[in-house]
This record gives sequence, C-alpha cells and structure tokens, in this order.
Amino acid sequence: MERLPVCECESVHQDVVNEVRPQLLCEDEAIDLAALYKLFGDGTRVRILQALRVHELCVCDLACILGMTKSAISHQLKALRLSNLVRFRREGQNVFYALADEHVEKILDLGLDHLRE
Amino acid sequence: MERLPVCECESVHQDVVNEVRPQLLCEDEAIDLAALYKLFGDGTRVRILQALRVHELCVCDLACILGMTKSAISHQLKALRLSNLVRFRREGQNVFYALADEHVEKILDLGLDHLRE
DNA sequence: AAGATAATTGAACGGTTGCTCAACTGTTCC
DNA sequence: GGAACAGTTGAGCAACCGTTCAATTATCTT
Repeated sequence: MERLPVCECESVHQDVVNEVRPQLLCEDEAIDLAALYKLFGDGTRVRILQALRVHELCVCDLACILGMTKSAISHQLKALRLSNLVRFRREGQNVFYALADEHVEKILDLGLDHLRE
Repeated sequence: MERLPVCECESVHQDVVNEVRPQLLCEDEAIDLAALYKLFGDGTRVRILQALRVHELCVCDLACILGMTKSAISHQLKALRLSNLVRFRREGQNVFYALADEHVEKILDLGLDHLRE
C-alpha cells in the first residue's frame, strides 16, 4: 500500500523532505524493527534475558528467580522464542532456555550503557 | 519492596539460581531499560528517529514524510523528548527536532543488524 | 496404567497505548 | 489588536498487552 506524499501542512521544507524520504525505513522494516524492540520493552522479559546471560535456565528456575508464576514466565518465553531471541532444549521434564545469540547481549548492554551515561 | 525467594516449584536448580540471583538487574534498572526500549518499540517512533538521522526536521516535515497528522507526530515527539532521545529548538513558528546523541543511532543500527543477519 | 510434576496453552480481565478530535498556546505578519 | 499558521495538549476510544486461572500436554516413576 503506497503512502501518499500529502500532508496537512503548508510550509513544508520541501528540499529537506525530499532528501530524507529515500533514506527512510520502508514500512515493513520499521514494523520489524519495532517488533524486535517491543520485546525488550517489558520489565519481565528484560529480566528473563538478563538472567539467561548468566546461565541457561528452566522455566521453574526463572519463575523462582523472578518471583512469578511458571505460566507468566512461559507466556513471555513463548514471545521470545517466536522471535528467535532465545533457544531451548528439553531435558526430561525440564525445558532449558538460553539466549539465542550474542546480538541479544549487545542490545541489553547498549541500553544499559545509555541509562548509565 | 523485597522480592521473596519463594516459588511454586519443587525442583529448582538451587545452585544455578544462587549463581544467577546476584547478577540480576534490580527491579528499577529493569524497568528503566524496558522503558527505554519501549520507545523503540513502535513503528511510528522508529520511523521518526530514522528520519531524524538524516536531517533535523520540524513537526510539519515529519507529518508530511510519514503521512500522519501533526498531532499524532507531536504526541510521539513528546514521549521521545521526555526520555531525552531527541532535542529540539524553536525557530519562529517551527520547532526543529534532532536526535539527542549518537547512542540513539547505535541502537537503531544494532536492531537493523539483527534483522538483516 | 496411574500419579506426580514441568511446561504450555487459551480465555478473560484490567491496564496501557496510539490515534483522533477539538481546544488551546505561541509566533509572525499585517 | 487580530488573522493565520505551527505546535501542543487532554479527553476519549479502540486495539493491544501482560497476568491470572483453569485446563491440557509431555515426561518420568512406580
């Protein structure tokens, strides 16, 4: 679906707008990027990810560490799983979760850097 | 408010839990980090930030570029302003916005890296 | 096969969020 | 001062989100 270049404003700086427009994220990229960061935008998920930096953990462990129900944790893990931010393996009755790659750690660190500056 | 180390589970891996617990983010840090990333977790705000990478822009320009109302843009800019992700200066009737620092760009880039891997 | 426990799932609820609309502020120009 | 326009703001509403609760699946043990 094309986004029309119309707007309600009279005094647009047309030259600048024309310079910016081709460098924009396309709609899909913007949505994907936002979807990625949305996962980091919740306290529970961030704490889960931070915990998984230290050691792989089962749902039970995470529930214990964060003081939440297994159900709540599992729901959040599902979201992280579907976006490939965590991977998991079953071992008997336990399912162990771990960070999917070091990209996740980098994102956590960069955010913490920003907060602590 | 202290978080009790209780949980509903019987078979917690206590040694691992004890190792992870002291390395956790405290509640406040987790919330602040999540609040930061929440701002990147919306398609409109991400597109605004990406546009501001190219050039400082007034509300009008952004509305034009994104095909949205000035009001909608202004609401989002307020959120970005309150968290110091953008700065602004008034020039006559226009208010020009720009990225606050290169941290914001780094975060955008890291997210895009992840998507394109 | 039955019982116990880890984990997942779906529905439901309450809170949050993003946009719209209308009213308002601030600046410029006459 | 008053008209015109850029920008901000608050209320309202629909959509989304995170937790709870209850039911279900999967695995292990006896």
